[in-house]
Amino acid sequence: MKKYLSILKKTKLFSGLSETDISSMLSCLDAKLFSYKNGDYVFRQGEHLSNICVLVEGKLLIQNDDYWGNRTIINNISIGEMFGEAYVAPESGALLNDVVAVEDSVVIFFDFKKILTVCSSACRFHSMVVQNLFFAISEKNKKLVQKLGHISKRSTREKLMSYLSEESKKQNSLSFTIPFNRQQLADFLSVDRSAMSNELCKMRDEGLLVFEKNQFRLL
Amino acid sequence: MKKYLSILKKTKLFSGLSETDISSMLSCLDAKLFSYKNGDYVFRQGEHLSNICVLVEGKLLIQNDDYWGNRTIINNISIGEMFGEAYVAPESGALLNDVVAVEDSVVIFFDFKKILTVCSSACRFHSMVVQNLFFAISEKNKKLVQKLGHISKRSTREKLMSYLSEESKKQNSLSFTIPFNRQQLADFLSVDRSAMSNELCKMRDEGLLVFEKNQFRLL
DNA sequence: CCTTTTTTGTTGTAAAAACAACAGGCTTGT
DNA sequence: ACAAGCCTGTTGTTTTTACAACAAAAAAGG
Repeated sequence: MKKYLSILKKTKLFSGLSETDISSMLSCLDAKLFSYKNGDYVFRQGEHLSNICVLVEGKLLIQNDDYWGNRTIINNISIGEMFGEAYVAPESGALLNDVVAVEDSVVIFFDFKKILTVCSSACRFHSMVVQNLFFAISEKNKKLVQKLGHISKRSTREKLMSYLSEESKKQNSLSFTIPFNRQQLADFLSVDRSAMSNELCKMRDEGLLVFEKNQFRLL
Repeated sequence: MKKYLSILKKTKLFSGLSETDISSMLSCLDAKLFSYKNGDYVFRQGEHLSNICVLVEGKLLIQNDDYWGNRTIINNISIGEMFGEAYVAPESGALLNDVVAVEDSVVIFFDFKKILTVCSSACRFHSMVVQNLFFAISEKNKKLVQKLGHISKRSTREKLMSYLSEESKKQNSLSFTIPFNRQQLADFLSVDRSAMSNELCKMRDEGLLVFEKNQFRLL
């Protein structure tokens, strides 16, 4: 476990804590380490989770197979990322996706009850972890709501307007840089790249905005 | 504040606690009550939040105006619902939406720091609230991810397959009831009702499934 | 029981998006 | 400097969706 302290230190969960702090908390949080070979399932659809997990080595895929056999990649988890936190609530039911290792991987499990219930020995940094966890999940929440706001628009143009407006608000300026290239933006908005590129140029020609590469300005 | 104890008791935040328990915690959580007239803004775009809010009377709308003036209803908040919890993280930045009262409304604000930091006087039920808060937000998170999974599919048919598969998994049976009528389902999946209805019937004719009203069976 | 309203399915048309294929420009690495 | 590989824009075609309008069935209300 010691081996991965430097990685844990960089995670959102332990943000602001030193390696020594983290080390002293591991037992208090009932941390357990599991290894997986490339191709192994970390979790299977139908399982019930009661752990918050952090990937410290390798790479995972969260994927979903529907009844007719269509497979979708929901997300890929890189080193330092947390997962499973959305499934620990008792009413949350069984996991609906599979989590698969696509490289030899190592995951650390934390008992979420232990995290939430500040221990009687009152380890100093425990409440910090609670806050970190809360911030992380609430941040995720915010991002999801925003993305949903864009994607649920009917037309490509509306999706673009929604996204670009928001980016402009976030950066508090009509000129702003987006963190995507065209293909990534199209994927994010769930549209075809070329169609989106086309629409973007139409919007430019209509005088709604100007752009150059990933630098945009609303007019 | 007393007046609203019966409502607070039914919220997710205070689930499992009695009115007396809640009453004894209110000061510890630094609860504050605010009233709004129909049309008043509870929050405006650009503000920074540090409270978790619960609506105890009236009705609110979370709405978003983009740069070009298009207004979107993001959500409507009914009595007993919690909001604002996605914006309390320090890095979360300014609120990007407006929250408006569409009836005369009353909102109770809780200091999120007070919630997360279990008080030294160690009120017995505090850690229960922390857990409730965490469950509520993680549940929201889960729902958002799932919805996003459906909506981000390109075609109406794929959206339907994704949604129906999941509902089947959730209810652990190929026969299941959905909690929507056609219009609601179309809104949820962000497609046109008649087009969706059409697609649904095509799928039935192709032998993928059968349905009657909101009862479905996958084949 | 009858009327009214709501929900659902159906059809045709117009609009939009996906898709495919390609060209020019910009990067990167040798 | 050159070649190879990406990224972006552009165009034409095909497929899909939205939209509008309507009919039938079901539900609600008196």
